[in-house]
Amino acid sequence: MTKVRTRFAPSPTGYMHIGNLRTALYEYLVAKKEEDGVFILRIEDTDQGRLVEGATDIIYNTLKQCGLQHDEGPDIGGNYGSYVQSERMASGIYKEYAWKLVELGGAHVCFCSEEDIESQRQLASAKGISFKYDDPCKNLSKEEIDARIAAGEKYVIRQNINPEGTTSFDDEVYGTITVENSTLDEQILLKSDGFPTYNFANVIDDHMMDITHVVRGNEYLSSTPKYNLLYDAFGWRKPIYVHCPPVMKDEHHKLSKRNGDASFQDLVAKGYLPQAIINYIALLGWSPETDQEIYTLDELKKAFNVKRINTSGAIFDIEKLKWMNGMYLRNMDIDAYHELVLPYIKEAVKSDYDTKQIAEILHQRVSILGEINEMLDFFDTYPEYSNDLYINKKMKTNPEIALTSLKAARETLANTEDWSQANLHDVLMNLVQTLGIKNGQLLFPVRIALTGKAFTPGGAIEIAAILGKEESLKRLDSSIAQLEA
RNA sequence: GGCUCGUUGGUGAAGUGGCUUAACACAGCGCCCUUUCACGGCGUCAUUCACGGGUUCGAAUCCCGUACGAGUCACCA
Repeated sequence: MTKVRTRFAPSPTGYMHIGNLRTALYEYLVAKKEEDGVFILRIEDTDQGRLVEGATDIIYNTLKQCGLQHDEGPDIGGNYGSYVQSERMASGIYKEYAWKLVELGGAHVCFCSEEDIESQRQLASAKGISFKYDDPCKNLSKEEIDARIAAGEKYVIRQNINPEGTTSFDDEVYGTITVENSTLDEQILLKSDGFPTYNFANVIDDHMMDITHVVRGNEYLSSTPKYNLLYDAFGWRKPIYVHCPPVMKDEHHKLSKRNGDASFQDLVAKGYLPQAIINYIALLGWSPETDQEIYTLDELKKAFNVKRINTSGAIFDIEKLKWMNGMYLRNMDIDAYHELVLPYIKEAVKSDYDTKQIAEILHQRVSILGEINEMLDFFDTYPEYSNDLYINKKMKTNPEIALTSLKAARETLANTEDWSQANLHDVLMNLVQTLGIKNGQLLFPVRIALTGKAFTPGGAIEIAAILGKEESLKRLDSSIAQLEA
């Protein structure tokens, strides 16, 4: 049994989008499901016009953040280098293989002009008939070809496809797919500038790198027969294909960078955790055998199975990701959580409060780190608020009750020295007893008075403990004055 | 237009001929818990699997057709 080898082959053209990341994930999982599987990173940078500065680093960083560590790649090397397509091209391998294919009868030289073919194509499409180029150069003699090339004429190398019969292949996800050879285009393999086309370079690279499983989007489903014909012409072993359904933005559109749809880094910037994103997208288009939904990468390696990849597109649902992210956040131990949210707390709260205590009140309430700033705004800025906030039917409070409760609380708290949360709890609960009212009739107004907000992370006692005695009393006084006015 | 693929609830989906009067999860709704919001708990949410035929004692599951959707048909990747 040969080792499983998969490859992630992105073009460094900007941010990493979700569909791309999911493909990388599946490629990683297919390899890592096996003990000795190898996951390779290959950079496809032959389209110089589309290159974006720094994009390669984004790819490295994203894989690192997600834990999808590759075993071979431009940055770490390996026995199948180079792992950068432009460098491979410089060595002339594609041209070499293209000519080899001509010798083997799998391709031919073509001198036809691009404009000429294009106009024929336009004509056909105007008439509404399907177009397939029937290349007259196929009949050129070897002598003529040599002479024209020697004369400096531009040429391309085109694949030869026998229009008789059918070609089929077995896809791990979609099953057996068969197409009529007559519908297959004799695609260009080597361009007139000597560069390989993507399709050709892919086949050559995958073969040279011993890729055993090709995992990619299902947009390649219909061109796969052409790839296979190439492998056959060379006499090479074909890889196992795993075509994945698309990740959709809505019913009709794929998630794409063009539409400004969220990229991995956008999500991270908003406060989603890489592990949660990975966990969520694993479930977009694949389902495990059990009901388990929360998976570590290691658990995913064990549970993953290409046979359970779906065939229809899956809509990316940010709501479910949000829930899952919240699960990850809530399941963290408090120290790790504190460390994680510290930058967000520091950003939201400049005053000198205990960040550990703030982290504690946030812990079970935050789904996305980006929400933190707004949740904590009342610490630095005591907002203007309406006395209507004191009206709460369920708590049985209103401004009148609030005024009484606040005055009593203010007096009691003024005499309280031990400002620990535990003691504040005891003191205020005793006060509830003494006053003979419901918990909410005291604590609800106090919380509003301390924060000026209808919704806050944490209740009256927790917030009072964080604010400290001086600030708490100040806010109570201000609220009492507002109620008496 | 040709070819390829797809179609289970608002979303992700389980389901591969009887255990399904369709699991689980998110969202929604309702209730409970509760010092707000959240968290947590409970309940509810497809009599029906795009539609129409057929096979079968029996179909979401097999076959055929129709509709709709997506992908692909570049000297782009």
